[in-house]
Amino acid sequence: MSRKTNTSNKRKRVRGNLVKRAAVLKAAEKVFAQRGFHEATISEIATKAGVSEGLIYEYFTNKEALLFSIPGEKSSRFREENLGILKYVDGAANKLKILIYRHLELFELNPDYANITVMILRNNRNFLKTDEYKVVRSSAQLTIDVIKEGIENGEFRKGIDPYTIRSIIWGSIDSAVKRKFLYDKKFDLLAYSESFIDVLFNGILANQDKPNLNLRVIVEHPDESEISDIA
Amino acid sequence: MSRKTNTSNKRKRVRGNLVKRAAVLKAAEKVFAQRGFHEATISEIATKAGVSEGLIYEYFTNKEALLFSIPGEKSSRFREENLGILKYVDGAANKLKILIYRHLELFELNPDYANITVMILRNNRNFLKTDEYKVVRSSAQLTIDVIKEGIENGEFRKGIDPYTIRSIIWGSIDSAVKRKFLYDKKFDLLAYSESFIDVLFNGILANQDKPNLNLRVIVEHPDESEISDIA
Amino acid sequence: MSRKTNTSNKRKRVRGNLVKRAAVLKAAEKVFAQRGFHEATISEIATKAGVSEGLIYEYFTNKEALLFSIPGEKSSRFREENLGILKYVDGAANKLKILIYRHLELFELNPDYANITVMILRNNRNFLKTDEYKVVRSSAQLTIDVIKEGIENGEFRKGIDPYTIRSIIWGSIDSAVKRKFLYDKKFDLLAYSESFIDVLFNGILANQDKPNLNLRVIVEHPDESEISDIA
Amino acid sequence: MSRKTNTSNKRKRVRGNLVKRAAVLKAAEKVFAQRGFHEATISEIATKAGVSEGLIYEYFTNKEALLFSIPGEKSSRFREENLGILKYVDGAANKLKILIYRHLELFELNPDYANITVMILRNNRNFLKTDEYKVVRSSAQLTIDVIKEGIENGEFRKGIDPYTIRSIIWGSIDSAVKRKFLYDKKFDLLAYSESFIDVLFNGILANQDKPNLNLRVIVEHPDESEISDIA
DNA sequence: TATGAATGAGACTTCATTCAT
DNA sequence: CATGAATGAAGTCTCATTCAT
Repeated sequence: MSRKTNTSNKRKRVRGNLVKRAAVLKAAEKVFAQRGFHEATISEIATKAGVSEGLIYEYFTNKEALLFSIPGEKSSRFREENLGILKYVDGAANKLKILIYRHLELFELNPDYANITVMILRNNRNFLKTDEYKVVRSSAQLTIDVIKEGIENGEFRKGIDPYTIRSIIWGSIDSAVKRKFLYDKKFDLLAYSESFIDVLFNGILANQDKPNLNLRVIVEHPDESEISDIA
Repeated sequence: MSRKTNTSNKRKRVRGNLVKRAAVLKAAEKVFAQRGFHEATISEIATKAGVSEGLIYEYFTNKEALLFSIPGEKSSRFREENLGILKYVDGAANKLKILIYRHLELFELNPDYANITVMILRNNRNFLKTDEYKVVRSSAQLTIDVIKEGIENGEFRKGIDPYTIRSIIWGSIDSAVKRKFLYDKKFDLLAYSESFIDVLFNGILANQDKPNLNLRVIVEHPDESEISDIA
Repeated sequence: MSRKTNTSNKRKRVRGNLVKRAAVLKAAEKVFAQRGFHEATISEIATKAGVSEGLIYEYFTNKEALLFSIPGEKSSRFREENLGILKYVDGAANKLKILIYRHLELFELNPDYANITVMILRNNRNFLKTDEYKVVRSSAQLTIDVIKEGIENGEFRKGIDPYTIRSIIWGSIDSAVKRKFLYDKKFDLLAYSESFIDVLFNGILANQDKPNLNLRVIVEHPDESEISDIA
Repeated sequence: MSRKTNTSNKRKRVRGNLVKRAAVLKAAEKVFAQRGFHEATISEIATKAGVSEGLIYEYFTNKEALLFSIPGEKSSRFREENLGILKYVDGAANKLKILIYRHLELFELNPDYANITVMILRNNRNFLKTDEYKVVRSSAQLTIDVIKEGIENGEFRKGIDPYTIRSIIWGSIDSAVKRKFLYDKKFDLLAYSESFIDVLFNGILANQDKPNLNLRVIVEHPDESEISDIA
């Protein structure tokens, strides 16, 4: 960061030319996604935005602040839409499926946004201190709430830890996105959502052991430890 | 100029002082983990290794090559040990559990290595071209093989996609590791492995949709907690 | 790393402050001439130009490009002036004399330029790929054309090879310039031009084979010293 | 030069393994010719010579001293052979032709030597302070002596300046050699010698103007300056 | 004698950031 | 509001030269 001492007594133009500000953000999104944070240059962003380098610093404190501003309203709009949708959905399982689907859809529809989120922001400690990050937090909280709801109403198993679940969900999604970008794969995130949801909801173990289990339990009085091994 | 054009006249210490080379790698691991790739400086690595900056370039082509050399034998030893262990394990489920556990244990025991792997290498396209990466690939292949084995022998459900599973496993682990580093959490990866394996194997859904199970409950009066363990 | 990989995101001041650009070129000319290419440092050039090191790279891609930019308009102006002058000169011999004289005069009047041209650029393969070099080529072609003209109109001997002649001319001039710089001689290039032209035009052999000349000497009793002056 | 302070209290191994010393020189000749002085590395020379880098500094003070040692006995042997040959040759013209031919032959037969001499040493002021350079000087003196001899015995024209002649000869040869190396031309230096000698000896002017000159002088008492213009 | 590991000075180059206009 | 020229800190990397072994 700070090549020069960042005196930080900025004005942070609140009004200003909103159009140009948006152009800068759009250009930045493209360039950061294409090059990564360190490889991206303000110069290229300025050129692509049709704006001078200096002007960028009227709108954003520095390069990192510009990066952090990219998720912006996209994130919060995403969250609000989710809230709106969930109101009309019954059942935690359905809600969770929708959240997952929406998440993947968001990334599928906004590849640059996905790239920046997953490849850059997700590795940046400073982002955690940001206001932008709060939106992410609340989106995450939403997921937690849904999971808890499912546990409480019996849709989901009692023992599971909501935070583990969320970590799995987000981690898996990130992993899929990363694969898509690193390998330049024409990876269909939406298609992925189905098989992912299937595994998340049902696990990978085959069910044939469940009827057997009944039998076995009845006839053989199986040793408990064996069972837990299988599980 | 001539600093750049580097047709062929390199030196590249072939044998050299293995001790110092190791010291450099160790220092690099620490510094890269602490600062990230771009924020780390050769100067700091050299100082920490008790070595001149120049010497680093006797052992490693450049900063990135140094980074890529860090996983080194740790990765391949890890993989070989896994192979050795799996030979004595029966059942794909058991094997997969072990792989997951070992993976998390590796990261728990080697936080710097984990940091570099998850936070840096996982985002670097150039790493994919590396020989080091081949080891990662083969470790990944091992996981795929085990999953396929489980599907074939009926332990795992027929419909699941091995690659989806692996993506979930690695993504979830990465996600956990990331949380640990980003939030400076004293996050116990090993503890996490249990709840993660539970979800991965059994899913999150409660068993109301599995009539067989109900039957069993009726007949045997099984303890609920046990069921949730199994499911 | 990223310092090297320089895919496309350059800035390269197109217009910029022409005054400073010129100052850099002037300083570079002095420093390169004084120290040679490798011994010259950007730092010294920047200081002498009253400019920061960084700014130099706004105007010139790198050190070598800066070097190659020095001949610049001096070379092309020189060539154009030559073309202008030659239009008013009759006879290939006269034209060739003028070209030689002008060449030496150019070097006499611009010692740093001469130094760089003869001592540095003339040994640099990369310079041959330059646009600047094209000007040199066309100046060289001009010489060839004049020589050919002289052969065709009978002023010059039939058998001579224009390229040999040009090679002699340029080589001799370079050699003289080199002597001047290597020995720090107050060598008068213009004075040299006379004796060089004499030899080039008349050769070194005495005129025993040219009876006519003898005749002149006999009839007019010319003062010996005068003759040698003329010759 | 001097990367490190050159304490210069060397032993300069006079005896030592002459074979290895020669191997170093041979390798240096190749590498310097191929890469140029600054682009050549001691490391590559050492490798090519089958010797350690350190050993090179037992034989030669530093990189530049190594460079300066390359001409070595080749130059002095060349000069001595010339002396031997000239003894059996009558006439300064013949002698000069032989010197020119021999010079070009030397370069034709020893391209690396030629390259180093013309492209590197000829631009290096420090070389002038060398003992090796004295051999060059005396070779040059030989040429001067022959030219003077020719002037005195009437073979060459009275007015010509021996130093101008020598400058032309050496400059032209250098120019031819340079062309050969810069353009990678399969330039036949020996063939060049013929046309060069022709021009040097006979000049380029056609002879028809000589009778005219006589006439004009006799009849018109021409103004001296005009004559010199023509000549 | 010979090695080659180690040094370290220093060169080039990049680019975020500022500020005069 | 806007520009973009200018800065300068900082970083990577090279390689001649030394010296302990």
